Amino acid sequence: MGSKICMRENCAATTSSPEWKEGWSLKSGGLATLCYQCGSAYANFFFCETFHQEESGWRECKICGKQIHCGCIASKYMHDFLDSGGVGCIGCIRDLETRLVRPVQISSNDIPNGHGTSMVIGDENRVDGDNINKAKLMQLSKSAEENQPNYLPQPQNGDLDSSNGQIKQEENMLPSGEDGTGLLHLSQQCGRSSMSSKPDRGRPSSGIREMYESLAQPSSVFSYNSPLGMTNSVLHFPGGVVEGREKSKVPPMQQGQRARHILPKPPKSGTSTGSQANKGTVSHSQTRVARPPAEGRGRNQLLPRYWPRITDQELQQLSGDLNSTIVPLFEKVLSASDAGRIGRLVLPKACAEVSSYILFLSLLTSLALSPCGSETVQAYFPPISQSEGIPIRVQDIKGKEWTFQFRFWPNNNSRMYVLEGVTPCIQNMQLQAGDTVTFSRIDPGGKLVMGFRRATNSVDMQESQTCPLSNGGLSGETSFSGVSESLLTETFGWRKNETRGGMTNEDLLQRPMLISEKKKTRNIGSKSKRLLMHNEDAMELRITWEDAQELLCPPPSAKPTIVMVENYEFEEYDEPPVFGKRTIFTARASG
DNA sequence: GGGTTGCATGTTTTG
DNA sequence: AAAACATGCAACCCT
Repeated sequence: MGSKICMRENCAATTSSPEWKEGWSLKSGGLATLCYQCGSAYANFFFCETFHQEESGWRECKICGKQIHCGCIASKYMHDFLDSGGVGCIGCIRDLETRLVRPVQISSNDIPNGHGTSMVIGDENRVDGDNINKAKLMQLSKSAEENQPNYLPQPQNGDLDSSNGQIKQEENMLPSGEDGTGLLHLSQQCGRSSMSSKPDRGRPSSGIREMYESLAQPSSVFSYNSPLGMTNSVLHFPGGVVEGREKSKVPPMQQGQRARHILPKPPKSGTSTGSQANKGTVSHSQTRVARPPAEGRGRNQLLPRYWPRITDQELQQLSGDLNSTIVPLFEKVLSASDAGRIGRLVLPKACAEVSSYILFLSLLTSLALSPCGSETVQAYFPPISQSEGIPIRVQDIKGKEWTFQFRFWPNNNSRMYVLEGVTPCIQNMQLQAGDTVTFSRIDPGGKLVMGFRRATNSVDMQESQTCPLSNGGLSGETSFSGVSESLLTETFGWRKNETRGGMTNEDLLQRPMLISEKKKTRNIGSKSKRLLMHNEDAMELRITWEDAQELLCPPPSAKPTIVMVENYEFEEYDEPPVFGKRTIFTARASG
């Protein structure tokens, strides 16, 4: 470590770096050695923005408008030249090419005012123009230059509103390089767009970019208190066509990230959804992009729905404020049983287990298998061989430490991994089914980061719940409290004989409350339906304690006995209360 | 009697 | 079809 020198020009950090990272490929073979700071910027795709933002060589992707730095080794593989001139993000180019390769038609019935042509979507629901072919790709890039945005259906033409035209966000991010890292890298870079602080970069006046932008409004978004704004211009089309299966059935919040791609119900007046939209707390400029995990086996195998969706700016800010790097690992939408009273959070297998294939690869490449080494093939949790598993300690936003039992049990010929004892933590964070927990790691140190995001539709109601948590967080957390990617975890500091069950000292005090709440969180719904209550529906059922009290009226005839408890007056009735809403009497002027 | 644990089973998703 | 996952449920444990 001591003899290394950072290969970023003008950096040349030597022994000062706590950790060394790998950068770009060198002509001489191998990878560039970067100090921690530079390596982190490279790994998180803001190398150019960070280190030579003011240098010349920035150009605009003709397709998405993202600023690309063309004069730098770090961005060398991140752009390509268009036949018609100009440059494009590799991600954009590949994406368009991909759609040419896999067109599938859907009925024109699906597209009101579809001009008699069928919308062409990818076989995985990509939105495309009218039978785009290779020639049109050429035109496409031309049109971008000429600002003629008509090769892809516009929302107003194809009525490509929220009921049509969705693209799987993940698809755009899928790696297509041999090792799955090439495009992955590039796609993320593409998704970074205006992370650059230069405000007017990456803003093509019109053209294809507008089309994408017009389509890229999130169908369902998470709200962030954070005022941070950023643009991810990655080509995704949330809010559009729901994929075939989803068109006919829209299981609320059930299928992980998919739920977010599903067209939300029309906002009810006064509901959070509507107000959310009005507030614009999450705009296009804060589009959440699924990131393949930056490293580890998840990069190769983790299902896209578990890809963390922290925004670049959140990442950058977190990394900066904490003077460290946050490596998003995975996230999971809580199922009813995850959030239920059993206190078992089912972990995606790919996050918990190193497959034999990966092991094989790691052997081939002589990589050591290490529980938390950042440069190795790894699962996000330490390998366990005993069903009882091991306790792992987690620290939350308040510095509170939780201990979960990471364990598994046999399931068919496989294993099912769970974190046990999460109930106190979940309750502490006031999470419920449909909310998302995120796991990241903080480097250096390899600490796990566990955060959460609340589901969209209950944001308004939950804001009040969130505030105490957010505001009570670490000072560094406050500015991005709503980001919620913020449980800094003391990972893998497991202790063998620690009590299982995610209890902290504070929780021992809270325990009576937790126990009583357990009954409230009992799972509802039958197995056959497996419905997680849609948050919006749930809102209709949720009432505050005050609301509930309003519904309870003393029997009209009963007279209360006044009881003083700690200087508070309580009315005691012999009769049971009457259930009903308080009556409001009104009188007209006429009487 | 109620809670917990360990596993089984049904459903959904993926390839 | 296989794998992954959500949840049901019986056996056991605790109060």
